Amino acid sequence: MDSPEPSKSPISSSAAASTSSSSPVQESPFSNYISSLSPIKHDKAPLVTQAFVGLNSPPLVFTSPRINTRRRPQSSSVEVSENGEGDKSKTDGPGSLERSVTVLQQGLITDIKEDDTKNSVSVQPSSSSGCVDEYLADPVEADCANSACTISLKLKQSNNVLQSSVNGLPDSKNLNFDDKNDVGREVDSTQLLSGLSEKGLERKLTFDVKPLKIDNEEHAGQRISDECRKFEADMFDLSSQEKECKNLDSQKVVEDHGNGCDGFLHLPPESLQRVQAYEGFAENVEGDLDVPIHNMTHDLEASEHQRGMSRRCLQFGETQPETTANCNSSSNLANDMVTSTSLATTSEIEGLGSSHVDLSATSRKRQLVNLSQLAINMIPQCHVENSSLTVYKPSGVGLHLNSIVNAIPMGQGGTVSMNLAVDSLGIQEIKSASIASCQSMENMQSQSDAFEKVSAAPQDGILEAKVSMIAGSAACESLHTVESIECHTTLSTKKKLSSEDGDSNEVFNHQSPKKKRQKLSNSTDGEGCKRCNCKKTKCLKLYCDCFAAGIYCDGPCSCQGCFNRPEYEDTVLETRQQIESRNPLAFAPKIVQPFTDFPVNSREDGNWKTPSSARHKRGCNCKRSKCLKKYCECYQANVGCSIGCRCEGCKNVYGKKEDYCLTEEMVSRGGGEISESTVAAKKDFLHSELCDPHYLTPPTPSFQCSDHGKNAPISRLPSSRCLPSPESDPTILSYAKSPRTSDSNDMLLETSKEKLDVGSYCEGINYNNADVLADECHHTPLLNHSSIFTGSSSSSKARELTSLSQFRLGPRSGCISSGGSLHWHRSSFMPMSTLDGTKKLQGLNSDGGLDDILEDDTPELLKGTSTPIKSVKASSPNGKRVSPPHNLHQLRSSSSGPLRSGRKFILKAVPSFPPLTPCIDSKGSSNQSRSNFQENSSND
DNA sequence: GAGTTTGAAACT
DNA sequence: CAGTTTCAAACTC
Repeated sequence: MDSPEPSKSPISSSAAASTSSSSPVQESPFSNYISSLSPIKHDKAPLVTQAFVGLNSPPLVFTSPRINTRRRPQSSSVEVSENGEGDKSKTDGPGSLERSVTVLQQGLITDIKEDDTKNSVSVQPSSSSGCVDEYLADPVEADCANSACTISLKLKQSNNVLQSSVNGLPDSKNLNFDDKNDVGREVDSTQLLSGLSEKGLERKLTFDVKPLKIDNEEHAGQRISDECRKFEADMFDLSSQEKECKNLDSQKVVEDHGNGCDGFLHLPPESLQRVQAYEGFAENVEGDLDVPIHNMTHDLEASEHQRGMSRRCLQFGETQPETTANCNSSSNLANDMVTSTSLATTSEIEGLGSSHVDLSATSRKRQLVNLSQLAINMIPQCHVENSSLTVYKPSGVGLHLNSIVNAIPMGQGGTVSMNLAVDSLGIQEIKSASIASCQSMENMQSQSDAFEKVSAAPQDGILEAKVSMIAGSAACESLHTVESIECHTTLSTKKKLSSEDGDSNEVFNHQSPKKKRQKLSNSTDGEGCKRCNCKKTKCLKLYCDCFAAGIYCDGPCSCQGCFNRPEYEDTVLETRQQIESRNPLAFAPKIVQPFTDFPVNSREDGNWKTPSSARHKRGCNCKRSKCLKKYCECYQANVGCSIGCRCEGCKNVYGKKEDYCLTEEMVSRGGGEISESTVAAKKDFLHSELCDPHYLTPPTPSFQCSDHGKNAPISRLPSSRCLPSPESDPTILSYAKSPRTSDSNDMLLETSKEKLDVGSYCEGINYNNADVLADECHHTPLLNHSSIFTGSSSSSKARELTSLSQFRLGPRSGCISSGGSLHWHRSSFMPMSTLDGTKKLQGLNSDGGLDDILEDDTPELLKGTSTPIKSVKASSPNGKRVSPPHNLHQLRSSSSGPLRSGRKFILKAVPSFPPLTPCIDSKGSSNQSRSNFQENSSND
């Protein structure tokens, strides 16, 4: 593991095993392209892009990426070899390109035929495994290219506009569209379908060649742009088109390099659906949420099962998709190449600036698209004929949400996810997906899996709404999230930037660590990308942030002897598997869901960000930094310390452990086990405030939103979090305690992530409330989920799980439990996006606040939870201060199953709890207590 | 830029 | 499981 063999990947030689190696490759004009090809670089730079597809899902993450055996063994190996040289060949001249093209075409044609036939039939040819793998493989980077391909295919299948192309309008829209989407492959497929092989071939050639040409020339870009434009005019909005175009271009490039044929061929059947969805999504993003969304949702739902399968494969997914397309042998490299190439091509093209229409401009759109895709992927596939088998590629953002999340402003991502989740379970999944996009794809995958069971077929309307929500949110808010996504897809953008100078990777690598750090910090802050500086671990251990985040090292990294590169995918996967075998949660997001974007809650200074409900999975162990420096993982993640933390003298600005514990204690006590006067008082207080009959309902986002600024200090209050505080939730604890398999853990993590996402989302706003809500929410629905988690776990793991489960439970429970959950998401989401949270907060703060929240989207459950949350928050702050943290733990342990309900009830009951804690004291009323709470926290 | 500090990860 | 070592990031000078 530690010393992966550079020789593994054929590419490796070219790619240069170590970081240094990258430079040589880059030198050639293709070097950039190649470098771009490597998903890793891109990913990192862009944030998400590099993320290992599977990484996010802790459990699945390393699942060995499966190559799609089902199709084309041929291309991959050839492609790979070609790829290495392909770039050069491309640069060298059209001749080489033509060769590659022809080869690709051949492969494509054959493949396409099959695919096409399948597609035409509308039956998804892609078998579960193969298809899934493919989709999975695509995850992030692949998403762009693959998405395009898939999209085109889907379009064909869908009979929609695309059909026209099939019918005999190869060139016009269809062809153009295909070209754009899939670049060469799709076109081929379409041609095959339509019987226009020649034209298609030509186009393919043109497209395929383009990438190459693009490198050398701008003409290709122009062509593409032209086609894209046409396509846009015909089919979709510019944004969607542009995205597609980019994707197509990238794909083309990829194909050229690595015989993208396989990838294309594989993708088609399902891809078409996706394409539709994608398109629809894109449209939605722009403002229209239409039919396509429904399809997508259905497809997504249908694919969920597959997804579960695929996720694992995906984990490193980025490569997988391509690999699936490609043959197994060199598939990995080829995949990487393809993905990277696609990205690179896009970037390059953009850098050329000429051709691609608005690639840069489209980046956002793309991001949105990616998000949408992710969401789609996330969406359970309920229906669908087409999608029956279709596996949605996991958006593949391999990056762990943690890294991404951190980087991405929580609010944005969170909002998006929230929106998705709002509608229904299916929606929830979507949310999770969206969230995942923000956080990590893995989470989303896990969520989707978890939700598969639930997989209530999302209503079309709901789905649409979700989609629209997502799109809108993404567009409006989640630029950052989009950016993160872009990182995957639009490495090109970064590359563009970098390309200008040369290879960004090299540049970054050469940069001094400090500079890099600064950049990284900047990037992380803004984008979430991380760069490492590993010297001894070869970036194959968790010491490496990149590796830990599930992303490949890229340009910004200054690591030495890095094996965390696409070229060494196998090694990376193996290493990951090993690590996961030891700790299934090793790659799980460390942070459940931090919301950083919330309006800065400045306590006093205003510097404080609102403490997100998110918490560190394992907690920190700080002893000297007092959790006030980045040494502290909690602090670094902008999340408050929690019970899981073993820190000493915690002064975490985002939330002190003590506060958290107190809040949890409050909750747990409320649960009934711990019947302390304080708890009772709190419960009463909560009760009075919330008045909610529905504790179950997750905390309404509104609360969170509203409270953010103020709550930030409160953030600690775990209760308020979406996540049910582990302590508070006996169920959670039980789960954690209960033995669980690694898989279960993963599942939990994923689910928790989802929940967390949701919760965090809420939390971001009002973590405090969120916690409470989560607890409540979890009580009902969560329990079921928890059962899933059942498994043995070490204490530490259990802790993590519990924490995770808590987070998840909160949101999820809401979702699962009923529409309410969805509503909850929705509400939460809405506030986030709209910033209505402040209003809600106000309302919450005020007695009427609860009502407002309830009025929001939150359905019954939500309302109930929301209110409790409020109360909780108010109480929690007080409670925190009042009760020592250690008590909380005890309470947790003490509290048992009944706690859930108990908590909720307790919370309700606790109206104004007597001033157990000084915080509470300041203001007797719940509202006051809230405000006080915040203030108190600030005081802390 | 070099060196120190810090805490997580890995190892025993 | 606990203690120690290793590691890389964060921080300081």
